[in-house]
Amino acid sequence: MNNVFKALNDKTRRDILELLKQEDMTAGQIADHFNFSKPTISHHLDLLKQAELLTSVKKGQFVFYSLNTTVMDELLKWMLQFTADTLPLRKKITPRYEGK
Amino acid sequence: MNNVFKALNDKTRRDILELLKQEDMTAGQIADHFNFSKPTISHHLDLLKQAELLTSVKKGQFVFYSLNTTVMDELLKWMLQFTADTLPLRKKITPRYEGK
DNA sequence: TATATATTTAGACAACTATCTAAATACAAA
DNA sequence: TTTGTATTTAGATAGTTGTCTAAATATATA
Repeated sequence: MNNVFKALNDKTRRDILELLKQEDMTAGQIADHFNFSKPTISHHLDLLKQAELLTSVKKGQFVFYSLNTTVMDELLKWMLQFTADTLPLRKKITPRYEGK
Repeated sequence: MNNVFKALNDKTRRDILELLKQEDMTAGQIADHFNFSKPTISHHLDLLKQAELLTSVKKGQFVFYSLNTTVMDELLKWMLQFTADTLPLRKKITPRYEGK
């Protein structure tokens, strides 16, 4: 789970995820959308894979990357515990302070 | 939005959020739950505030921190675009490769 | 006022991150 | 086999981050 937050903590990587929403792409096609070197994009793809936000399949010379939605589903679950609908159950113990 | 991902990219800060799910707490009470110095926790609280994941109110010598759920709601919206229910609409263009 | 408590600010430092270029690897095609 | 294309690995570097201690600030109390 740590890896997921780490992977998402970078605008370029989040942009890569948005790109792949549309369609699967090769590493090269992805790199062409950014003004970074290919090794840099390759590194970002690696971090996204470590977080299991992407999967990859090698086909000939090309490596195709695809979104993996299952991790996002987990993240969603984590996040739901903090939403307005879930939280009002908690004790609100901020003391009534009779300020000076 | 960048600040939100940054704030969440640290286990201690995520733990602080979970703590505050139960009840509002002072900076000192929060710090007592961790094996870090108070300045360190103060810094984490600051980052969480910058991301608007927390609000704080000073009462006398004490500073009370509370969860702010509205940002989580936004994050949720961002995340929803990547969930299984939303995504199957996309083109799946991974070519059928007749492997060697 | 003097002292104690709660919290933050400042400054330092080791560890981590994003980026680059150059080189290596893997595969395809001539 | 030689050449070209796609991608990753290695190594370097500047910038960022998490942590600490010491000091500063703000408030409460004796």
